[in-house]
Amino acid sequence: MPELIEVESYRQLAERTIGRRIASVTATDAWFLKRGTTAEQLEAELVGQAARAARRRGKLLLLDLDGGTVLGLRFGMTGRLVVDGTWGIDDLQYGSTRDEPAWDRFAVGFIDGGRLAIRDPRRLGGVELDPDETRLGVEASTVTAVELAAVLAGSDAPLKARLMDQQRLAGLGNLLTDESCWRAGIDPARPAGSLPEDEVGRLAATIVATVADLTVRGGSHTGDLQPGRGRGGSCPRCGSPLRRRTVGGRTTVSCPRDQPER
DNA sequence: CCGGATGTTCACCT
DNA sequence: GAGGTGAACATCCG
Repeated sequence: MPELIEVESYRQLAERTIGRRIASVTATDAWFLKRGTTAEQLEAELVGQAARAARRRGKLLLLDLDGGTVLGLRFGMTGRLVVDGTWGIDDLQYGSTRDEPAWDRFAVGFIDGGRLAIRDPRRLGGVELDPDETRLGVEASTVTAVELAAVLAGSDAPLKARLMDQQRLAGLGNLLTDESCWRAGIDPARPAGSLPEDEVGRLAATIVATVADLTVRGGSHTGDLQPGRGRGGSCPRCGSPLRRRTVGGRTTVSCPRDQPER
């Protein structure tokens, strides 16, 4: 998916739907409806309404409807937002090269004839009414040193696990986390709570800068580390062979020389 | 054929 | 309670 960068692009795309009245809801895939949300509820809460705002929190896209209901959209790894036939960032590395309308797992039609849909081959995303936004932590794209210190404090978990814990820090996924740790020169496997203040500050600034940079470049997959993610890659900075291992349950790429274990 | 891939949730261990 | 692991979802790619 979509990490924060891609969802922000989806949010901007979703702004095109603001003020347009919803005429119909297609929610035939029960698997895609999360946390007790039903097709009947979606029908009842959405039809006749129009979005007043399109917001984003971490990787969650939120449409505030004028009746007060909030529609939450998630994209998993492979979901894409389609509005009136147009994509947001259109370059998902694992998105299929094919494009099957059958992969539309959820859609709303507007009275003007337009349409908003989530097209998701693997069905990893989902839809939820009035999602609990308190389940998401501080926004990664603007995280401060003080905020990050609170996220990491007192934890023995690997740094990477904490950075990807959406309840504490919202928005980073596997690629952005590896890229940020690499740019900051910090080993993602170090215990989160063990980082001294100067490294926490450097990491916070690096995360913000990395998100901004990769946004300009065009997505989470445009990092400097990306070409080396496969086996046999080398560090773009020092040329050392990159290390590939599992940290925090995800495949993790780092430079043993530039990101020392301690 | 097999493994792994920008994610989340849940059950089940330690 | 805190972490860790594996499953589930379904498709593509090497």
